[in-house]
Amino acid sequence: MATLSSSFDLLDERIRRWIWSAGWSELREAQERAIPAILTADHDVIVAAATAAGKTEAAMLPVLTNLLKDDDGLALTLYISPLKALINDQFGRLLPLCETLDIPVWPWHGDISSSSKSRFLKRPSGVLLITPESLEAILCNRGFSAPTLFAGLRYIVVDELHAFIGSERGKQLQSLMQRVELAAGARVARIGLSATLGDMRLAADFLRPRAADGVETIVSTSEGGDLKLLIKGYVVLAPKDREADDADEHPEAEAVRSIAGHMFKTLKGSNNLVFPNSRGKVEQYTYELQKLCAAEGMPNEFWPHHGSLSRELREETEAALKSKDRHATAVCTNTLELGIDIGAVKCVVQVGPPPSVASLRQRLGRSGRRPGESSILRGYAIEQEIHSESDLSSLLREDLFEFAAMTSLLLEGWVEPPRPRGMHLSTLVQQLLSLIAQRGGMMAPEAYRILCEAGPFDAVGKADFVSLLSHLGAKDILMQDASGVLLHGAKGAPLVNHYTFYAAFSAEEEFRIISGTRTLGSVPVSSALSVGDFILFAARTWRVDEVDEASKSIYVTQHQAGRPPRFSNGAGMVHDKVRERMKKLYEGTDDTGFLDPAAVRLLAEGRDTYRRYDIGRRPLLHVDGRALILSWQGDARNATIAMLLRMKGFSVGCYGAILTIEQAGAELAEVSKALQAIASMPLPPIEDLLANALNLRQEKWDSALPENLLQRSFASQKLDLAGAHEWIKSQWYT
DNA sequence: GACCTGCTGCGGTCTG
Repeated sequence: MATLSSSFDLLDERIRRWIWSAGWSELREAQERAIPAILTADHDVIVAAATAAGKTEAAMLPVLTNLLKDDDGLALTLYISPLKALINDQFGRLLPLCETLDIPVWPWHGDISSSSKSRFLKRPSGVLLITPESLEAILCNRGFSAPTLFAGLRYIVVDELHAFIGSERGKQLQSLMQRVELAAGARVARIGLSATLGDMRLAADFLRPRAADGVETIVSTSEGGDLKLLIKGYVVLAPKDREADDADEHPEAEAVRSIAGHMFKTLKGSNNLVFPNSRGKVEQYTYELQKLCAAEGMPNEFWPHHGSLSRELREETEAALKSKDRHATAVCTNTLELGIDIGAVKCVVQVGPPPSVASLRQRLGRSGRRPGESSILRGYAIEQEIHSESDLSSLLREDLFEFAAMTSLLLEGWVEPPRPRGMHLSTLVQQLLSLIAQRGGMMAPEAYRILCEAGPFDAVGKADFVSLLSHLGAKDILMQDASGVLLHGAKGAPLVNHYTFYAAFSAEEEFRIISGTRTLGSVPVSSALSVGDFILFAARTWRVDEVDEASKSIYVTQHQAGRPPRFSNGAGMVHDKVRERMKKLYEGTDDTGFLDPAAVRLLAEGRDTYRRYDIGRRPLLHVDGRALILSWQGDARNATIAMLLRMKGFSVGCYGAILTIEQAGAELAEVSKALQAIASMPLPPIEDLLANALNLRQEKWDSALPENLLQRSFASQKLDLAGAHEWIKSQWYT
């Protein structure tokens, strides 16, 4: 094996033999560099590559080599994954190798039998593949044995690190790593497997807060083949222009049909992924594409995949993608964005602008993964036919510009950096309750030290922590015994002792949709279906026959028509840099090189509107009797500008790039005066800014927070006060 | 007009 390198020689002899028998001719570049870095287990490492290829092996081959050096066979590695499906995948891949090495591998999540779990607990060694929620449960319920369980811990490997950063689950994960290390009584090497992010320093700071300098970052430079890219422009009739002659037909049905027709021609006979950005659209496109297959008398090639479909139906789609003897295209939401293995995909289709550049990049990484193949992205930019009542957003062709801006940033290699600061008080409440369960009680100063001073909640000061504790005490969630030990209160104990406690994020209650004996999936309670409704679900149309409130079940039978149910849920936020790039595109003259002729026409129309309204020079303008603000700042800043104006008595709507002053006839002079006043005053305190704001309680334990901490936690995660103020000053400071 | 993810322990009964 002459081509194998010095890194190869560092691996255990049994692993080298396994690699040899698997027929690998060489190690990939990321593996070469990761092996010596990880082998010593004396520092943290991030392995970053755009595609999943070889990342797991890059981490696990040196990890296993290290475990084999252990004489008493008690060494342990934690592998933490965001998805159960990924754990099952990895288990299947690791098992054959680990069996030859006599290293036990333990999958551990909600679907794993308790007998397998108790076998691990008897002899906690080898590789434990686990979700953050299951790890939370272990610490919470087996706190006293945690030091024994983790005594042999050598590594904590976090897969899909980027998927955790910035979210409630990410904060929880950071806290869990800290608590596991404390239980083990030693600093443990943390290994992060990540997509390449623009600023890897932020990922390093996430993996080891306050000591990012010690994290070695290995970014794969061999990013594979080239990228083929085309965005097609599509002009469709505005829904209001259509004859409303078919009550069962969903709005935009015609647009979906015409785009589905084009997709069908370009995608049939190959494997592809289509991302239309919402579950409702997944249903519509899959339905139309399946009808086209049937009309041609060919077997179906189009399958739906989203989070509300039952596990069984999603697995059917995954099996179709993996199958070697037929072609399959999945129409999906970001359920197929993360790393479960779905085989080779020829082309990725993005319908409408993606939620973020990072997401577009991740989606694109799903195609062209075979050597010599290029990644192919086909985009559809959909705009409405202009009519007398078209709004400014349509006239500006806003979606096309957003799509083009994100694409051009992608081509430059830029992706949104994660938003790492933020108080995350909801998750702090969970971690505090869980830590108390783990230790059977806890003194307040120690809890503060573990979670905030030495832990991940370092944006929370001592005074805030104390006021949080006293509020939790007043709400009977916490209590203090005579010696000052913190314990669960009358309201806190049942919270912690329920299985829903372990997840850091909240989820809406749902109804199951059942046809005969088969569960098709679920819809949120808020979407309230009633008997006689016609729905489109799992790419078929149904009539609702019965709604059983008690068992939260909706019974359906096949019907000829229907429209998708409403799945309300928030989406991501557009970054400042994307809006900045949109502005640049409006002011530019070139065709970008990735737009088809129809899209180039839309580009020209948007630029024409931009010039006609003189938007480049005037961020504040009057259109059809309404005052509008176009700041070209991201959603966090726009939301903050809106809040600041609301303080001055305006009611402001925030849709995409455009802020709308809702008061009909509001004079520009009035708005301008208010903005001038904001520019010349210091930033108002958050309690004033959010005094009248509703719906701030969005995260799981927000209801346990006192008002002022809730407001500050919300602002730290969702607003950009300094940035918004800077922008207003740059325009209105005199 | 709008994504995704996850979940214990215990006591009961039945089967090999």
